[in-house]
Parts: sequence; structure tokens; C-alpha cells
Amino acid sequence: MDFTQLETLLAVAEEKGFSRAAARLHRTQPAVSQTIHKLEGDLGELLFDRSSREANLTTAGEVLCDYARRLLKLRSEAGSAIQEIRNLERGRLQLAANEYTCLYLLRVLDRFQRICPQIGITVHRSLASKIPEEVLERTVEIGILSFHPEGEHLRTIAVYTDELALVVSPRHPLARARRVTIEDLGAENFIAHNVPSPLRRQVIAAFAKHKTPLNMGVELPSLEAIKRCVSLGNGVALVPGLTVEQEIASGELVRVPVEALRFERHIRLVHRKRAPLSHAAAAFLQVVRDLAGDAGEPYEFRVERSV
Amino acid sequence: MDFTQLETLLAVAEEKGFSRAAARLHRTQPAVSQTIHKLEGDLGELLFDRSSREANLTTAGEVLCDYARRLLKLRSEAGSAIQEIRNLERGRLQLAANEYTCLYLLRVLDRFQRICPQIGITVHRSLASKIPEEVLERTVEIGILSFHPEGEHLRTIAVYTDELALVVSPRHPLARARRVTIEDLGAENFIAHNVPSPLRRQVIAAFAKHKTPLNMGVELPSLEAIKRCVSLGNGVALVPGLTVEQEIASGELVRVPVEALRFERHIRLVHRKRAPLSHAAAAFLQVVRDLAGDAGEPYEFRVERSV
DNA sequence: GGATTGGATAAGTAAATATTATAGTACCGG
DNA sequence: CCGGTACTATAATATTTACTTATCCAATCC
Repeated sequence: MDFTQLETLLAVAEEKGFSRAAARLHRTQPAVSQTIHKLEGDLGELLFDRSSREANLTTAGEVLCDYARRLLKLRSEAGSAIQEIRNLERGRLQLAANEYTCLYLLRVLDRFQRICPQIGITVHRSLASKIPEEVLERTVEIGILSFHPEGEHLRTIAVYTDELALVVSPRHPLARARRVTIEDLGAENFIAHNVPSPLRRQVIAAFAKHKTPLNMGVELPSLEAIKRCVSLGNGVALVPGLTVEQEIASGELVRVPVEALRFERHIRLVHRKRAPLSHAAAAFLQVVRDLAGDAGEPYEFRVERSV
Repeated sequence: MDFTQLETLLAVAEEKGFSRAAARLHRTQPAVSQTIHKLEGDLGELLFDRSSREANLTTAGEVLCDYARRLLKLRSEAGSAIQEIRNLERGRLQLAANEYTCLYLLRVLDRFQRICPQIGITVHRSLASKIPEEVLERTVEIGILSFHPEGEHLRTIAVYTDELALVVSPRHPLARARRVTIEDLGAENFIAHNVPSPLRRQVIAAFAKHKTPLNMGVELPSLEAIKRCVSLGNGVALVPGLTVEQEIASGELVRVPVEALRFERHIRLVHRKRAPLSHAAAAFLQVVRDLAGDAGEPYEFRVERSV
């Protein structure tokens, strides 16, 4: 029992004749006869009473017509559902981000949702170091990272350039200083993120280069905790600009520019290079690309080579 | 999109691999690859991500799998439904009978319903003369008649031999008579059915043969009315035995045997000779045949030749 | 980095499904 | 009642579709 047979059945039933059905199906009459004959053979039941001029359904034929209509309708729905996926009227995008890269994501999501309101989004909150494997294992389709992951199978796209910001409490002496050099920071208590990162090493190197002591008296596990700690006047911290935009705007924290501590941090999207991109993911990437075009710096869309 | 493709899709999805799916489907791996490839081409969408060792569904693939399961389930239900018709677990039998032949039908129906409890029955109440055309026009599948209809396309089966009964009221003088001859009826008022029938002519001929006057003072349109009329003592009537069995048993009417008025009436089934018999109709005929075998006279099952 | 597993591709073959041609059967009108 | 018309079945043939074998290529495992 295949769809062609069912379509033929319905055509014959509705046209009340094999010849007319053949015309409707753009097929010859013997083709229709054979199709129905084969279907009858498969089922072991006659479907039509051909004894009179017009073909009439038997009981079995009537019952099967009923199913045929339902089956063909369902098949057509299936086709539409696939169309909907292509048209971004259906689907879900699985993303992975960490505490920090989430902040970038928020800026894109808003725009994405306006363009693809029907696409659901799931953001998996992960540790940065776990994100590449989540992408490789297909738990998520796109990861958002602040480092360039290794791996032949990943495609990395730099999408945002963030600058580290040295932040202090508004009541801190440095908050009112005209010009601050790295040497001025030797006496300060640095509050650090307790995860190893390339950035951390760069900072240590910068202080070493200027022969300035670096006091990392407090190490905290979250950016939220670091910001709160600085805000209470317990030290200074070097954090990604994105994470403190809000607090600087509200005056809760003050950013202190230091020439020797200008570090950039690139936010990247990663996805499996060889896997076919879902339409939802492709649309997401397009939104990111458009954002770079419309909003300009610090947004960008720069595919990086694999390492 | 055909069922083979959908089955293949599910096999690959469930086995997470083309080769394993091929084994399950008793087909070779290239066949599976080609089937999926063609399906993808038809839909314009990739269904699997083959980039890793195991095949993973894309969004479109997942959606289609969902539909595939529903479609295959529905097809299997359709197959079962056809089976049910064959097994007499589903169906409806359309019969045509008139006031009189209905009485025969009642005796068969009881037995039929015990054997085929799932088969619905619709009895079309028709005028006897209209029944053959109802059968020919397929309004009903089997007609029940008391005469032998003409027509090359009808098959006629005599199933019951009924005898006409002369009935009178229990208070009528003939009710107590020892032996009644046709001549004794010359003074009686005959209540007749006002439809012309071969039988009516036979009765008139019998009276003429015995040179007995026949007074048909009252003509009524239904057997029910005739019986009531006789029961009230307004005359005598010659009616089919089947129609008065109840009343004779209850004593409401009395049957008076008259040698010269022994007329037989055959009840027949008719159906289209060339049309395929439904399983329900075939079962019905079998019940009628069995009844003839089990119950014996007056039941029978005698196919008559077409005229 | 070679071995292994799994999928794609190409060419040839088998099977299914179409077509043309023709014969047979119901129904209609003179 | 009989020939014309309308319709379906069947046979022979052609075409398309789907499967198999053989081989290649990519990813993963050890």
C-alpha cells in the first residue's frame, strides 16, 4: 500500500471511473487498472464493483478511501512542516554560553527574536572550557566563547571585541585621578577571577614588565561577586567591559583607564565546521553578521582559521 | 515521499546509522543511502548530519520522523480495518424487504446477529415491486421477495416455502367446522389485499373452477389491517401463513384448512449476479443456507434460474 | 599513523510501473 | 434485438525506479 495507490483509489472513487481517474492523474487507463488491481491483490480484497457502467466502491473500498484521505492529508502536513522549518516558522536553537559571553548574547538575542519570532532558543549555561566539547558532541549547535578553541572541526567567528576595564569603587582615590599608570597600581589589592585563563597570564606579564608588584589578595568564583567586592571598596579588578557597562553607567563602579593594561578580549561563536547548519542557526549567524554591519565596532564578523 | 522512504528514515534514525539500518531492512547500505538522499532531494532539506560516526537527525529529520511514525501507524490501521471487514468484525448489510418478507427476515436476522454481532444491518422497507430495481441500482445488496423477479442480472434463491392460510375470527362459525370445502366459502365476505399479485389471480381461478362465488367486499392496503378486520369478525381472508402465526398461536385468529385453497408462496433472496458479494452479504447467505440445513422445511436454499 | 568503521558514488541489474494495442462487457437508442 | 458507445481488462513492450556489487573517501580508534 503506497501513496500512489491511495491517490489512484481516491481518483477512481471520486471520478466513479477508471478512465476518468486516469485522465485526472495524467496517466493511461490501463495504468490505473493495474494500480488498483495490484492494491486489491495486496489487500486480498476487491475495492470496486466494476459490474456496472460506473465503478462503485465496495465496503472495503469505502473504508480504505477514508484512510487514504487521512494518510494523504497527513503526508501533506508533513511536507508543510518541513517547509516551515525552512521558512523559520518552526525550530529551536541550542546555544551554549558562560556567565560572561551571555552578556554578548543578550544583545543579539533581542534582534534575533524580532526577525525569527517562531524560533525557540535554549541557552545552556556552561563553563567556558566545556563549551567546545558541547559543540562537538552536538549538545548545542553554537557556542559562545571568549577564547579561540582548538580543533580542526570547529569554525570560529570573532563577533565582538571587548576591552578589559579596571574598575574601582566611586569612593576609591583612583576614581578621581587624572591619569593612572600601571605603577600606580602596585599598592592596590587586586580581586581576581579564580579560573586560569590566557588573560590572567597576560596581566601578570604586564605587571612584571613594568616591575610593579601585583597583589591578588582575593580570588572569587564569579564576576558578580568580584563586582560587588570592588563596589564595596575592597580593592580593584580588571574585568571585561561588557560585564560592568551597567554599573559604570549607574555610577556604582568607576572605570580607570590605564595605558599599559589595555587588553582586548574577543567574543567568538563556534560551531561544527562540517555539520549542516540548521536554518535557525544560519539565521542566527546572519543576525550576528548584520549586527556587525549595522552597529559597527565593537561588533564584527570575522571567521578565524582553525588551529 | 513514500512509505519506503519513511520506513528507511525511521530505521536510520533509530539505528543511528545507515549500515545498521540497511541490515535491519534487509537491504544494502547503498540502497539506504540512495533512498535517504532521494528523500532529502525531494524535500529540499537534509535529514541527517553524517559528519560524525553516527548519523544524527537534523531538525527537519526529527520533525519528519514524527510524521513518519504517525503515517506508518495509520497505514497499519488501514490494513487492519480491511482485515476486520474480511473477518466480519466490521461492515453493514443493506437489505430490502416488504411488509410480508420482513417476517421471514426476522427469523434469519436473529441467527445472523449471533454469528456476526459486529455487522450492522439496515432493512429498507420497500414495495415488493420496487425491490428488484433497488438491488440492481445497488441501493441494497440483497432483496427479499415473494415472487421470482425477471432480469438476467439477478440471482434468485428460494429460501422459504410459505402456505396461504384461510383465517377467521374464533367466534366465526367456520372456526369450529370439522371439514371445510371451497364451496362452503361462497357465502363468506373475503377481505383482500388491494395489490395485484399472481396469487390473487390464482385464488380467483380456484373459485371459478369450483363454480363458487367469491365476494371480495373489502380491500385493504396492509396485512395488519386485514388481520384486524378478520379478527373483529368482519369476514375471512387468505393470507400468507407467516403473517398470522402469532395470531393463530395466541388464539386471536383461527386457521381453517381448505383443500382446494392450498397455495404455496416462495420467499426468495435476490442479489446482483455479477457484483462481488460483500463479506457481510456472503455471511448472510451462509446463515440462510445453514438454516435450511439445520431447520429443514419450510426453509430451503434453492438457486433458481434467471428468466 | 595505520586499521577500522561508516557513508557516498558509479555502474550494472532486477523490479516495478508505465505505455500502446487489443479484446471483452455493460448500456443506450433505433 | 442489435449495433454503437463507453468503459475496463489483458497482453506485450518500453521506461523508469530501485536495488546490488564494487570501490572510494572521511572520521574515529588504538
